Amino acid sequence: MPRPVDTSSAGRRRAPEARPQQILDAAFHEFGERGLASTRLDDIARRAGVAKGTIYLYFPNKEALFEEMVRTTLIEAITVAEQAQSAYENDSIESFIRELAAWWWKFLRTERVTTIHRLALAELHHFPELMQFFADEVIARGRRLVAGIIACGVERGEFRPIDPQLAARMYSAIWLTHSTWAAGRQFDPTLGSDEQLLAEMLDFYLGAIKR
Amino acid sequence: MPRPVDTSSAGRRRAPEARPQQILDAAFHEFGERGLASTRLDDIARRAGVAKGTIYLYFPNKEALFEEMVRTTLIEAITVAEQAQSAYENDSIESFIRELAAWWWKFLRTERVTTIHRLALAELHHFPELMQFFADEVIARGRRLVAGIIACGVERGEFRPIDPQLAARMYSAIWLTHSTWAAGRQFDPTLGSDEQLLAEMLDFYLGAIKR
Amino acid sequence: MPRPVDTSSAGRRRAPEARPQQILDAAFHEFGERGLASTRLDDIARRAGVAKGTIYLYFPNKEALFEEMVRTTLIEAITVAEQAQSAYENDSIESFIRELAAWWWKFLRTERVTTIHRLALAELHHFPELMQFFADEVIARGRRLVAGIIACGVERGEFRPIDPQLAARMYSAIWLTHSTWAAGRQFDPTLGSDEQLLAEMLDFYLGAIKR
Amino acid sequence: MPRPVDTSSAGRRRAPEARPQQILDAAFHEFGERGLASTRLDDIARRAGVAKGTIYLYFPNKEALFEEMVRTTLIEAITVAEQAQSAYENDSIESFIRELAAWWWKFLRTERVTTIHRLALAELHHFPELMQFFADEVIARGRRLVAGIIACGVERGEFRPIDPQLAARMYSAIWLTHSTWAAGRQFDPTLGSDEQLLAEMLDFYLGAIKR
DNA sequence: CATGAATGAGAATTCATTCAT
DNA sequence: AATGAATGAATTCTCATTCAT
Repeated sequence: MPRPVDTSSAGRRRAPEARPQQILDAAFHEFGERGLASTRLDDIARRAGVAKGTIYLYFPNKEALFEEMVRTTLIEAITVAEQAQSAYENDSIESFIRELAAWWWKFLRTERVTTIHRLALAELHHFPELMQFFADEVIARGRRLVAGIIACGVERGEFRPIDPQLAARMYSAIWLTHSTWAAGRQFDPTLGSDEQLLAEMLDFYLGAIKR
Repeated sequence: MPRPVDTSSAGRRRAPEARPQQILDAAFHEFGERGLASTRLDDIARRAGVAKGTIYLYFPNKEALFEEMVRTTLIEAITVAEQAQSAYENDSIESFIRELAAWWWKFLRTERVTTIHRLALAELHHFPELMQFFADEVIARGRRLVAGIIACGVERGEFRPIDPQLAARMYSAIWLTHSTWAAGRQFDPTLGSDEQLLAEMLDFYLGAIKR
Repeated sequence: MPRPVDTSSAGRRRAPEARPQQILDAAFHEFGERGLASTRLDDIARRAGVAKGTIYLYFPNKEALFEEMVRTTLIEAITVAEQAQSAYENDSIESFIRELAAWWWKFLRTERVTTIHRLALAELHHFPELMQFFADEVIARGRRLVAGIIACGVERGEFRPIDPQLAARMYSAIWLTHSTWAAGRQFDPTLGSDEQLLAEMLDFYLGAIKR
Repeated sequence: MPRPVDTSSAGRRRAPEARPQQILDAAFHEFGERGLASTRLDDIARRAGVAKGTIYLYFPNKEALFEEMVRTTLIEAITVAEQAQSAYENDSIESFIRELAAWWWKFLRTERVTTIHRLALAELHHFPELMQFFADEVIARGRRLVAGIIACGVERGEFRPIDPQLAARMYSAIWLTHSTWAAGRQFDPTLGSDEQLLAEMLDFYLGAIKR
């Protein structure tokens, strides 16, 4: 039986309702830095400023913590996608795509998304439902959004008669990969700035689908 | 003429010079299945048909084993790239790109490469020199090869005046991403067969660069 | 006239003076099911319908709770013994022993006593004063009672001149062991019903001491 | 990944085939002293003079260790019973019972058996198959042996026509309980020496079954 | 009185690494 | 060269106990 401990310092009960988020934030940081397997709960606890046991009050185990962390971030991604969709204005399709692409690119280059992207690539593999969730709610949804826009452009005669699904896939492929590369710029000095990359991608992509 | 050696069975003490490769093969299998952290040296030893201690005769530790495993696979990738380059024939550039793309796509869809790709995405992060090696010897080199071909096509007037480096990057982005997706087809049932995907990629890509 | 209080439901804040008993009852149930070490205070609290901290208002720690629980049950045992003693009537000694034995047997087969017996055997070891208390106030006292009766029977010439202390010990040995066995009847299908067992014990025991 | 450790001292590989028994002996001691739940594997390892991990080379977990320990002791008990049976000589039944009882009593008063007896009473509960094993191979078997002897005595007219099974049960009850009590003599100073107790039990028991 | 969130010492279990044989 | 028994640091998860509210 554990012996009583002096816990008089370190004020307890600071904003208890913030605890889960506090822990998730810490987890985000640590997982992002070391990956799932090498991150110790101790580290997360220390960074969150809580005791190790506290984590278990809110998450049944390490993996659940990871899952929740990913889930909330993915949900943020969906939210952004939806806002982008609803911001749709009646302009030329090309200019809309440019706008959307810029938005999306900025989002992808966010630290949080960079982290989650790497984690997802690395570990989502071991979490089939999360993977499915990601595939359905983020990838498919985003693709549907882009496909809708492309279809519209094709209809209007702005773009050549390309399969919108295919075009959407190419869009994802280009943007996602460049995001990864941009995150590891140190390893590839030939890469231009984020703005340049965006311009290049837009150029290439629009060139491929415009009439 | 040297006789081929049977390394398939866990034959003891036969062909001692094959030991390292035997171990690497086993490591490949196990790492590919469980990732770096969750793979136990015991498993690798068992699969390689050697004792755990034997691994340490050839590799100083688990990570070195992983590094070596990745390194040899990457070198295989380079070799393939070089063969592709040397297979260069005096045909139309488009047809050469089609040929190269098919070759490359087939290689990417190889189990070994699928595995290494996933591992690389997941863990290369922790091995900066490996990452650099990968960036320099595989990515850059492959890109140079493609860029050279594109430049040639531009020169000949087959392609529009696009930056060859950029075009090469797009090429990689599209092929690599599709390879990842194709490996997780279960999560995205809208994806066509490998052949269809290849055709679609070629269509899109050539459409973007052809005059 | 005081109104009875409903403590069956987990009613909050009602009948605060019943709190300790409420907790002890819960402890009884949980300790009986899982033993001392594997019972979590959380479980006891939940079953008692109080918060975990509340337990500490009444008991300084888990072991004290266990002690108190055992103590009260043992005291109940003493009380029963005393009632038996005071119920002493001027009949034949044999018939009195039969009556007492039946009473005692019924008490031993009680769930509460079965539980306490198992717990005592298992853990009393670690609580020397409890063990002493048990030895003095239950075993010795019960033995004295039986010895007195036997002595009386010997005096009257009903029984053969046996050492009353010894006879009392044999009495305890037989009844206690059979109680344990009866509690684990599943493991010994040759055992008869409780009534049969009682009859057999009485037969054997009286046969051993009667003239 | 754990760091390498200096293990140059503390000679490894001392009599490797003795390891399991060495560990079991240590487990015996520690479990006997503290019970299953409160015994730490660390303690067992320390007492066995091996590292904690070594235990896991031979036993999958703590409970398996306990089981094996109990099992081997119970098997020892069976062996003793069998030897007793085979030592059966053609003398008077009473003298044989006296001999057997003495033997059995000595065995029961053994430290190893005292320990196992307490443990069994305390924890066997949580190990149904062990309990069944105990019931079948020790209790039932011993009982059968005794019952056979009693039956023989009844046949010969040495004993009164008592049910041999019942008599065997009473025999067990008396001997086992007295063994427990003798082990806790400190709590009951009225108890005589082991020899006295044996004589008393024999007296009482034979008095109950003799003609 | 009562609560229950927070604590952190512990304990079981794992596994990379060593080294006597 | 090869073995595999042995090691023990490291890590996850548990739960008795405390204390601010």
